[in-house]
Amino acid sequence: MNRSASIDTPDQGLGGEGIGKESLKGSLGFLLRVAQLRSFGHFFAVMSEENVRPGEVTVLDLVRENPGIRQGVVSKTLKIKRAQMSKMVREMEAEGLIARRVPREDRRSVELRLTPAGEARIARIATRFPEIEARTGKRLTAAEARELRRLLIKMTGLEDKEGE
Amino acid sequence: MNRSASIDTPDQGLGGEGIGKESLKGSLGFLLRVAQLRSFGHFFAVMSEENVRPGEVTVLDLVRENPGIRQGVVSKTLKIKRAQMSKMVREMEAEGLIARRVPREDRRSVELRLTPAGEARIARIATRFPEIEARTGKRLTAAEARELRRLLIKMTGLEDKEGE
DNA sequence: TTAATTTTGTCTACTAGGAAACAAATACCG
DNA sequence: CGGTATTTGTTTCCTAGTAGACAAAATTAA
Repeated sequence: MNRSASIDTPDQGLGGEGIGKESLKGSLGFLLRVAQLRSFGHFFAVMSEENVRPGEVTVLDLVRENPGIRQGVVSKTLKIKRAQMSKMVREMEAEGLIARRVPREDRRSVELRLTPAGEARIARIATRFPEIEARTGKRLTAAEARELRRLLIKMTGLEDKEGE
Repeated sequence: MNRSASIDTPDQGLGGEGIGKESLKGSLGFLLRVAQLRSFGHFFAVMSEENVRPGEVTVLDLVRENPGIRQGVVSKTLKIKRAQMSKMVREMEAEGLIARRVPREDRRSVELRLTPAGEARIARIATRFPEIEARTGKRLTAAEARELRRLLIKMTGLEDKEGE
């Protein structure tokens, strides 16, 4: 096990699980992290059942809603860096879920569209979105969930500008 | 550049940045993700200035507040998996920031304490926490920030049980 | 006590994601 | 027009984090 720590006499090291005061622990940033992890946990669990990767699903969903969307716009919208998006799109193309097309009017860019297989997959998975949403907000009343959504939108400034 | 996509005629692919309707994009999960990314961005920016890694800082902060805390408790509290915590602690010990000690009464576990160097580092960095917190909540009124905190705590169930 | 189970931490892959350097195409500016 | 700057996507390398198997110690059951 390769434990190099010293073995020593006790020392009132809190035996139980109790935690003392807080500082970062009570910060908004930490709470957001915990909330996001919990929410993602639900999402991930369902996507595992469906044998798909979470990231793929968000891309499929956005491309479905916006056929021909440029790859960079997907990237900005979903807050995924271009490098990562590039990899994902390559894999999804290889899986036959997505089609890339370089438009004549701007040959740097790439337009994305779903293949029929992609359409089928996202359609199947999308039926489970409400379930995930419900699980995420299950401890809140409807009014509270609405207020939480409003505060998050305000906090992030998402109302004003779409892309960063 | 190795572009294998077909080059073809236009096709009303939305040239602008505009996005259509929403589905996952308006979900609570996505909003939480965006909010968390923004918050983490502030945290990360400051930690970069201070030349420390964000993960380390959260551990230092928690150990400072709870000297002798067991590694697994840190892990549960910060929602970091044990494997990752194991690596972080090893590195932080190598950096001389943290001391590990195996208590006699449970020789599986490891108690963590800060070294003087660790104390010094977290003390310096902690002075910047309020700044980060302020930046995270800068678009909200004080009342809204308080309400957001309340809703996140309720949503995650953090009030009841510390662990899990 | 002995045997099975659980807890605790570690190790070895593997995945997701980010940063920086790059190339190609386009936009801007003189 | 010609040259510079910007945008867009890709590639390579690196870090953070996860999953799963494992070992050792402690706990529970028989």
